[in-house]
Amino acid sequence: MPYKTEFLMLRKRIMENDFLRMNDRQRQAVFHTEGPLLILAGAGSGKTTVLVNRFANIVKYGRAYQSTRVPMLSDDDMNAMRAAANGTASEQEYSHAVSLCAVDPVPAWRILAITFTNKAAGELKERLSLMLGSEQAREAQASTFHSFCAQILRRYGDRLGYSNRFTIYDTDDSRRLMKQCLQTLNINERLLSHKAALSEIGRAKDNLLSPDEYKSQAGKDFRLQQIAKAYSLYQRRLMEADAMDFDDLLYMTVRLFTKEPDVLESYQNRFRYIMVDEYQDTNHVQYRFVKMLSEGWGNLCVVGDDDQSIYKFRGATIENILNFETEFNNCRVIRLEQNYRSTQNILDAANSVISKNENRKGKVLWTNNKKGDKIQVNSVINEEDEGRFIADTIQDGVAANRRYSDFAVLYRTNAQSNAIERALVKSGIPYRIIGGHRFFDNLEIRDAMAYLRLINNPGDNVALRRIINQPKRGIGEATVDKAMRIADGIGASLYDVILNADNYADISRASVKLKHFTDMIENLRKMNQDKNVSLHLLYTTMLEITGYLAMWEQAGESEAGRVENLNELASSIIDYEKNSPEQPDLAGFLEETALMTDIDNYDAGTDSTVLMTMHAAKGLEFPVVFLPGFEEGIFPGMQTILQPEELEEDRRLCYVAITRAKEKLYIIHSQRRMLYGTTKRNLPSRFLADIPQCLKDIHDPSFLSSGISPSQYEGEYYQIRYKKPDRTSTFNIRENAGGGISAANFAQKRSTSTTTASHWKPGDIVCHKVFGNGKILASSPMGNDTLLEISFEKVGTKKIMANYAHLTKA
DNA sequence: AGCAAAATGATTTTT
DNA sequence: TCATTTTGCT
Repeated sequence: MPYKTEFLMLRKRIMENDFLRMNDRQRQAVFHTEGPLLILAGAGSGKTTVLVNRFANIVKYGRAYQSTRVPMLSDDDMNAMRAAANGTASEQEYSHAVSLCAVDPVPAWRILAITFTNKAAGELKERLSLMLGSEQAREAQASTFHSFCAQILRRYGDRLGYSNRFTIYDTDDSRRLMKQCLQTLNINERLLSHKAALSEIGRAKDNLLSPDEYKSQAGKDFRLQQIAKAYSLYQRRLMEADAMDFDDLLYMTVRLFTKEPDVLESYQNRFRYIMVDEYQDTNHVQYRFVKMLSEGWGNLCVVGDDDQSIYKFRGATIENILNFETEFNNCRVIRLEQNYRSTQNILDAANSVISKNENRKGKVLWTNNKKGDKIQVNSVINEEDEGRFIADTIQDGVAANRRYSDFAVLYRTNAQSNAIERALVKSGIPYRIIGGHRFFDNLEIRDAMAYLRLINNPGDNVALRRIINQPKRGIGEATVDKAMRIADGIGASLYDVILNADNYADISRASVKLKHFTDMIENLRKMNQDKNVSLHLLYTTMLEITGYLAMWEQAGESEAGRVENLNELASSIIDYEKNSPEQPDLAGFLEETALMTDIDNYDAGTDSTVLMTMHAAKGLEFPVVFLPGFEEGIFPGMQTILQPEELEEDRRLCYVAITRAKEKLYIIHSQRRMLYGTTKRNLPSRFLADIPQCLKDIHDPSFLSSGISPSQYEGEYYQIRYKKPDRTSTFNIRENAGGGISAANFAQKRSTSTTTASHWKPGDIVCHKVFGNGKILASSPMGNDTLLEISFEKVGTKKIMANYAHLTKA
């Protein structure tokens, strides 16, 4: 045999031996390193294992498996190869053989692995460090979309007009800011809720539309025009506050890449291989981001499962994964369909449910595991009965040698947890609820964080407004609103305005109080500059001198938890100081917490049953799973029943839920259920009917769950049941009685105010509420508004936005 | 400015 | 039903 052929053969054998624990398909995915690759990884098919091994393969062997390149070889070399292939090599020989095999191996820092959660990124790093050693793993760029983008923007954000210490606004901050914007714009929340505005703006950012682009797309549609105005103001205020919201992190990064090709190029060059986890959950910007980055080397590997796409409501588009093959030429597709988790019966049930969906790639899971028990379907009388059934079953299981932690209860909505919790408490079953509200969402923690954010970035208006009167300092909303208007007028931050409150007639009445507040903050800011002051000292001092801690301490026994939480935050600051890889500072701490969630610290260690939503359970597995609330109107939910696309999403969610179970699955539906104060009677879920009879073991005193044909779920029966007019009509009455401005009225109001704005001309003498009389020197249109330069009699020349200054002709 | 009473409106939520 | 937000009043 010519040595070249033998070498190639030996190389394959050595590499394959190195990844023996995987099945054929998994190994194909590991070795296919060049070009675009789509891995369709079914539930429980060892996706993370593949990702980690693929990473290791690239570091160790590079593109060797797909290459026919052969190095110059001596006899000693060939002997080492043979020994390595036969498993008889010494350690030295083996590593020599590996180095002969490798073709362009790549250091870990040239590989990018993107996940959605910190938890997934952490897991990946952990498993990489087991495989490659901690040094290599530390270098690896394994991060979430958001943290990776934040990293890029901290470096190059100045090119978009942000500082390198910009603040990251979370959803709550965004909501507050949007509310303020709508108020400024005089947009009634009834006509455009802050929620609707934000979700529309989120969609705009997802489509890479700037406020101006959005505006020109809006055309004459009144509502869209309102949204365009809100978008442009919202974005302006974010920029003035040196802040970005979650969507901005991606949107701005893609804009940066477009605007500054050298930046894009440097990242393209760096990352020779890119892997994206949970690709079915990506949205449009994320797709663009990944596509741009991968255009350098073209080595993009995405892993996902179209059947587990359950985050459409957050902007995920299943099309990204469905169209991957057509978007990326010469794409290789590998399906991982062998499941290592569940029994055959559970998989069959999952397969039969998901097969009812139209919009999917198609995949059939199989397993070598045994058939196992049938799916147990239980009908109960009400939610109390449901809880009792779960509790009893867990106790029976524990009596038969199961652990509490073997059981999980997965529900559709958080509201369902109450009844179950009560039952578990009654039976003395230890349990934990995952999700719900997070530590960092607690009011007192958010307040404390707002103080820290303000110290870090005094331009952070949202933080400032949050705590300026917390504890009560006699600074009311009216004062803050006035100050905000002044700030808008002169293009300064709210903080700057109250810092010089004396200078503004409108708020001078409160100037002593405001001065007291800013003095406090200024002192804290000085402390923060001082390198000898540790972060936790800054924090505890802040709690002291602001009186924030004292406020809760005086609030009595019922608020003791808040004081505890504030102390807990101190320990997490100390934790950060201990573990921070760099010099710990305030900005670093805020960065870390902004992108952190504490669903991350679910540990399977303690022996308690877990309760969580089906969404939160994605990626987890449990020996025994309960799925309560399998009823029409709950799951699928009322809103989804009439929308085919939504229904498909709920069906995918059902698939995710079923495939969490390893051994035993209980599905429960209740005849009656108390929801939002009224008792409803719901039919069993159509998803139950999707599971073939032969897989079900039905425990049902009545006839209801024993196989209803899908046709019975459509039509009038439901119209009557769910569209009963009581609530709807009262809602209408309420709205009419509410005294809101009619759409026509509202339109008129707006248009008059905007037209007057443009009427101001240089030379006009005007009166400003704050600054008094003055003469307009110049006027220039800016966005939707007009920038006026006015020479005031009392305060000199100021630049003012016409729409926000309440000017009158003098 | 600050409080109590009344109204409102409710999936899911990786960042 | 229940938590949050707006309102109406002092």
